[in-house]
Amino acid sequence: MIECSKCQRVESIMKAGFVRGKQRYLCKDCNYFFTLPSAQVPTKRKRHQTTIIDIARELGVSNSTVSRALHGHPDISPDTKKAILEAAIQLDYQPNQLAYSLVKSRSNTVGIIVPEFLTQFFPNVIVGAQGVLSRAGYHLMIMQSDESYETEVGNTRALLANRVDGLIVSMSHETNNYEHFQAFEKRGVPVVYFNRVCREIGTYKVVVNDYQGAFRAVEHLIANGYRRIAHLAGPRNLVISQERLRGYTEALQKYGLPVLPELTIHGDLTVEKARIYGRYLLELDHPPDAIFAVNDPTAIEILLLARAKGLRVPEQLGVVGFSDDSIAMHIGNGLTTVKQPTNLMGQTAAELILKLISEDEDTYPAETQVLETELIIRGSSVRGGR
Amino acid sequence: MIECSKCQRVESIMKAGFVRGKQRYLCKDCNYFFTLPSAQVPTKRKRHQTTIIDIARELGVSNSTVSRALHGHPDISPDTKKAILEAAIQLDYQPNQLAYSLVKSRSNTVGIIVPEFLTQFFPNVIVGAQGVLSRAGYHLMIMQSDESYETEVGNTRALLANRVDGLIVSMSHETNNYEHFQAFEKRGVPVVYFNRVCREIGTYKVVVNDYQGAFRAVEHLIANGYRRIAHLAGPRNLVISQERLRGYTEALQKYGLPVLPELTIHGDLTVEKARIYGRYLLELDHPPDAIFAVNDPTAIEILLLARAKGLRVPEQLGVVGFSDDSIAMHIGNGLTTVKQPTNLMGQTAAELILKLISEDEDTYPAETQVLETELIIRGSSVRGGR
DNA sequence: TTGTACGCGTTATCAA
DNA sequence: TTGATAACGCGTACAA
Repeated sequence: MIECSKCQRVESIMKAGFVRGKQRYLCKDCNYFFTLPSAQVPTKRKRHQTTIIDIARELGVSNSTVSRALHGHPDISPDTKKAILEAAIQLDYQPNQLAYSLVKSRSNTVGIIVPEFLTQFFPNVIVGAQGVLSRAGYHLMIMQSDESYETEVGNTRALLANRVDGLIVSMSHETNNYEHFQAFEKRGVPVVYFNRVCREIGTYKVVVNDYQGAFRAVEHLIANGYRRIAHLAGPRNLVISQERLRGYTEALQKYGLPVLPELTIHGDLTVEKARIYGRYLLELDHPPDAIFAVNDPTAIEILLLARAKGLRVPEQLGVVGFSDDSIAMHIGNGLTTVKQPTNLMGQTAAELILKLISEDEDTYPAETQVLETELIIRGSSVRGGR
Repeated sequence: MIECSKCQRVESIMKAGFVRGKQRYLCKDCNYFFTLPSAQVPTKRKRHQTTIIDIARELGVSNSTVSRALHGHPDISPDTKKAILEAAIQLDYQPNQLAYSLVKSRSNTVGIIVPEFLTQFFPNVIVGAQGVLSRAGYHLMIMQSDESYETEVGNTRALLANRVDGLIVSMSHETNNYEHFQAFEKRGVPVVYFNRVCREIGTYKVVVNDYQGAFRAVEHLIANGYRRIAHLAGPRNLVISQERLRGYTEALQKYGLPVLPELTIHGDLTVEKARIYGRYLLELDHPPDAIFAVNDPTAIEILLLARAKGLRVPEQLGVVGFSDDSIAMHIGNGLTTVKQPTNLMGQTAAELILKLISEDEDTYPAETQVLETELIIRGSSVRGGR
């Protein structure tokens, strides 16, 4: 059937893999590999995307020349370059980033893992990071852990397998083990932690000044005459919870108010828990006259509970949240809250990771960038003077 | 300096590239390639991730055997398999997805392009899609076009370069040219359009019944006694705008109300435009008594404008939005709105793309999945009877 | 200025 | 059951 293109024999022909979608043959006699011209090859194995080799063949030059032309290397004659670029367009060439990454061992991609997508906070951070990265020619591979440690580990594995050049991460609230992050650093892939950071690991972090934000929020409540201020806190293992709790505590202390253990309850940042613990607080024999909540969804849940119980805000109950979600402005007479610079946080993390990627050595000094918060005062906490 | 490992000569040695980060040499005499044992190689060119070849060498087997062991191929002895798996763990082996994708010409990744990230809508869709895809072993590469045609084209190019196996997309409102999407179909990469689809292109779409949602919303306003109902519409080129407008128009017609051109204004879905056009409507000599807005942010802007002008909602002005953003429940006495099954939309799109990927041929029938909406009635549109 | 010949890490085919 | 070796698409050191 098939005859050798060199010696014309038929009996010594055997199949020998595929070349660019076409069957390749080997003549055992003359030890000659060959493929048949396309007219003779009806069996199109799989669709083939045009590669630099296709361009090279089209123009009768070598693939290195094509590669040089496409990348604007200096040593190339203007004519061949022009011809190659035209052929590339004409053949609808699209570079294969996978092959590129493989040979350069660099993917031009950074990964980001966030715990959730449903509040405004993380999407805003992502938008900030995205802008900086894409301007620098990097892509962002976004993963969400869904507040699950398991999923987070899976995410890190996927990013590692895809050879991201860097990782930006805010941990799930379940996370107590950090091996999956250390795997990156072990491989020389820089990691920037933001927002949900922990003390045990990480040389590069971007956070807001949670302590000060919380301190000012509680100070503000005190200034507005609230004296029995409760705190709906976050999970104990998160630094943001700890710092906000510290701000709450020290503000009370500064103004000589007692720090009552029964007025601090640790939730898990979900609305469901907020409802349960909020109700508990409001139904105490001696209920608080204000609540400082660890985040806005929690604070909003408190507002709804208060409304359901007929409690007047801010007269009978003051409420302050944390984050300035877009709802905060609109709910009731407005929710007082500690605004975080979300977009800036993403930008900062992205800039930091870019620096770490470009530094060949790990000589970049450890760094924790602390961004400032802003207290946004609205209707939920302002009643007359003291 | 360097002597041939075979003939011990020195003069005929030349460098011949690198093997796994180590200098490789060629002895011109005996035509023998070799590398030096690691002790003799101080120059660690670049950090090296452990590969199947490392495992193979460690155990003295071939890389094919290692590959088979790692992928649970049948033809392998339990002993070697066990040894390989242990070595893999011990050497901290992480598979290289890039190399895998290159050889399989399949990335196990689908791309998704959304116009923005700042309303809840798209993040919700993404969460839905993410769940389905990750359960099927696929990753999601998320890009946002920022409502810019330019950026959208860039996004498609990036996804194409990364050889995604499929694309899920909701178009920017600037998009009027569809070549960048056709590029996918030309390469046999399936595309599923959702939400912001267009009539000119696309065989697979997932949308909600915008027409019916709008129709019911306006019908509801009419039932509540509103007679001069305006519509703050979306960009003319988007099908969602057209369909919602059609629902608005036909509902008015059904109940014998005049369709007044001056009461329909096309915006661009931004809050800024909503404010301008909303103000215009409310300051007409003969202003509307109700406004049906193309989305929730727009509707909320109307509510705020009304509040600023001292207009009572719903008595003097009825308002209905579209989407049921999480704010809608909380603002004022609640915003009546047409709820879209966002999560389901993501799931549906993901399931569809998975089907299209697995079907070898393009034999899958064209399909537009229409999901149903639900009218959520709240305080902004209910005043006594008719 | 251009071409040759690898290597990047993996899978698949075929021979042993 | 295992081992060689081509192939995926591209960049590049070195030779020509």
